[in-house]
Amino acid sequence: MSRHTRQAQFARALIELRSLVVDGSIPAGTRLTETAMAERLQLSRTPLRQAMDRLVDEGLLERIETGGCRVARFTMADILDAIEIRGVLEGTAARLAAERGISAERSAQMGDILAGLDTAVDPARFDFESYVRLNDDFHRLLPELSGSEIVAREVARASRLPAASPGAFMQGQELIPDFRTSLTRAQHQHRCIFEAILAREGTRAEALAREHARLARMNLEYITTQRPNLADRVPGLALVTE
Amino acid sequence: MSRHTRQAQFARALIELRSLVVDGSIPAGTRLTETAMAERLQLSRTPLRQAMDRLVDEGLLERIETGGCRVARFTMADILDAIEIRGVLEGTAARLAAERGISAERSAQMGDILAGLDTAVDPARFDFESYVRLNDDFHRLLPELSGSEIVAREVARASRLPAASPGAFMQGQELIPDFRTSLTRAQHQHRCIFEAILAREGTRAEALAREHARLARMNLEYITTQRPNLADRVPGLALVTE
DNA sequence: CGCCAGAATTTTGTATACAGGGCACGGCAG
DNA sequence: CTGCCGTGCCCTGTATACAAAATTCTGGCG
Repeated sequence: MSRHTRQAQFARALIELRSLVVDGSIPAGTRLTETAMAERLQLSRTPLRQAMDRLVDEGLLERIETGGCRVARFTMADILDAIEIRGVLEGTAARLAAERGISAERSAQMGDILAGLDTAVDPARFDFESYVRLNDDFHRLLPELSGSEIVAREVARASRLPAASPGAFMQGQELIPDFRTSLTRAQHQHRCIFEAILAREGTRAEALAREHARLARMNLEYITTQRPNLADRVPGLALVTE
Repeated sequence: MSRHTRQAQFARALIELRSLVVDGSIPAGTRLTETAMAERLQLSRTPLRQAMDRLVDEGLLERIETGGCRVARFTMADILDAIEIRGVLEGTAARLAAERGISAERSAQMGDILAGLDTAVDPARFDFESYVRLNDDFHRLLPELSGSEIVAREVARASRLPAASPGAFMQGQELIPDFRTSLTRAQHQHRCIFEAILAREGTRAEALAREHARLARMNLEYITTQRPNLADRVPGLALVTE
């Protein structure tokens, strides 16, 4: 395997190890030995160690005092808290965007995304794929509207917490019928958040963005109570023990 | 240098390199070469690289596309945003603590800290050293009151952003006279936050904690406008350009 | 005199070697 | 039979070796 891109082995280690952890291939609590994992992923310990450090930072692994690390365990409360934090930070980004104002260019970008989402949730030409992609775009652009690198980075970081990302519950076609009305509601919230930002209503923008994140909480509760067999479709949910 | 503690070289690399960066010994924008720095700190590239990765994550260094990294540059706006984020997250911790309630044990702990702070700011027996230490304790305990590992971790992370930590402006004895009234005000806010938590007033607790973080902003503005020659006493402020 | 090409050198990314410490297993004593 | 200790294996942390990429320097050409 040659080095076509910068840090190819490290990138591969990070992606593959993260996959193994979030999809439950390696059960929560398992101790990871560097040598065995390096063997399994066909690379040396150096980039693997780097990847493990990173995953510890992301919260997917936890370090053992004596050395090495193990797959982290989460409670449902942890997931809810992670969603709460993402909501709080997205809310802050929305509030700052409203308070400081946004550029015409970004406003136009956001307008396009929202128009696309309107189409995607239109019952006549409902398009789940598009929705997922555009929803992602929305949540990637929103932090940038704050105009702050620092804020954007922290929102992105919070979105990496297990099962806290805006698209975490958008896997699996099986759930489309269940979520269809939820998506319409979500899109309405998208529009309201953007309007509040344009109207310079900081407090309202913040509250709306927080409430929007609660949709993820509702989806989580819906899945675990109504469709428990689909729970392992949500990345990170495999790590939940109680 | 023997390995008495776990990861001794890495810990040393992290501490020493971070010091060099935050106190301005290595100017913002400087490219760091691993070999030179390893030589300078008298250790091998492996633990040094680990430390650099960590500092990139903390935001003190930034990676160069081509490889390696350089000391990050900050604007004053970045520092203010970092303080804002810390305030928002501390506010969330306070709100959750109020909403969920706290244990008698932690309540007692917090009571002790606040009593100590009352003594420290008492004009009769004013004690700056004690204040700094107890203020630190307050800000370490507050996130834990939320009862959430995840929230506590994210608050701690936000406090590591350059010049955003609660004690960032508590260096340097020279400023004691200037800050004396400010400390009294801060302690009053500490008390109010705790009372709001005990009274289960989540919104008020959140707002107060946010406002409390604004004190750091005021201190920053005071130092830069009134005492610019003391600016380099504040860790991280050396990285601010323009 | 400036600019570009190519070689030398530096620097990173990855692999591997090595040493110290922890943990497990087995033997020995009570 | 059970508990404690010793020994050996394995695992981590650190150092170092090596190759590919990048940067710098130099010499030649326009």
